[in-house]
Amino acid sequence: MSSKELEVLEDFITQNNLKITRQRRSVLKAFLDSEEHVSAEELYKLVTASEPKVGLATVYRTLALLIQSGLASELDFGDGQKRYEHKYMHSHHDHMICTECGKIIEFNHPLIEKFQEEVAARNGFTITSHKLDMFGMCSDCR
Amino acid sequence: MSSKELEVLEDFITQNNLKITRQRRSVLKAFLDSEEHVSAEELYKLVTASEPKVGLATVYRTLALLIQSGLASELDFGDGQKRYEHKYMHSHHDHMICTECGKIIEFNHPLIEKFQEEVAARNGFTITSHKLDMFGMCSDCR
DNA sequence: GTTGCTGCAAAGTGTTTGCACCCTG
DNA sequence: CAGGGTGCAAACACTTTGCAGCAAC
Repeated sequence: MSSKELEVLEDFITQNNLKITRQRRSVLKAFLDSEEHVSAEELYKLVTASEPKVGLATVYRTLALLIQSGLASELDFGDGQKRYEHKYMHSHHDHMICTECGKIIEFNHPLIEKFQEEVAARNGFTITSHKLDMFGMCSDCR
Repeated sequence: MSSKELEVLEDFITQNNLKITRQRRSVLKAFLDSEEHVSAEELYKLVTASEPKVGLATVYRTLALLIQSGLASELDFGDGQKRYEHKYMHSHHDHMICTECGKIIEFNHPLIEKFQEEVAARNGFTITSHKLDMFGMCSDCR
């Protein structure tokens, strides 16, 4: 493993006087190998599959690091647990969540973004981030 | 108090063999008097201001009833607690959340909705609900 | 050898549930 | 007076934190 992402993480770590450890590499690796939109628990299972002694707390702590270093971002679909998605080299998009099978389709519609800016401007509001989630049924479940 | 909402709640209650109690009326009243987007804790404080003995559990249980009866809907801005908004006679809208002062501006843009449908259709996805939250700074905080 | 990192368990947060008593219909 | 409703406290699910030992630099 010698990905671009590992470099980003190592840069962030060294720039902040932190340390590169086996656990951090493991969590990053599992995160990169994972589906988009993993939960902490899922990631924990993935990590412990190859590194049984890693604790759940370390997964959470490393996820925080990934978020700070810009490699991951936090999602909340309102189901009681946070999810994490790849952010590096992965541009902004929104989500369609199938409430039947859990499948998540990502999409981006430039005009929707444009009209968002427009509404915001009309209200004197400056957008720093947004999220659009659509819930429903995917083609397989209909 | 003899609002339309009370009627809706009483209809729902009687149609389901449930009972109208002083606590339920209190929670509904506090909910109707509250700001949009109350959290359970906030609502609990409002209720106990006039009815000190009401428990937090009752607030949660009554909120569930309000949701089932169509008077309230649940929101999640990803800050770790759920919020509840008035739904009766209050049509669909999205939110701009000021991350500085917490102010919430509601808006609705028909074209955004239209393009959402369009993207969904293009992916064979049937939308049952959606939410669009924009985070940033309101005019007062800029 | 410092200083930060880890695993573990304990503490926290927001929400839900079990239970004995209470009250509505 | 029967059955649901309530307050209280305990249980929950997810996440964070304190601490003593451990490992990276």
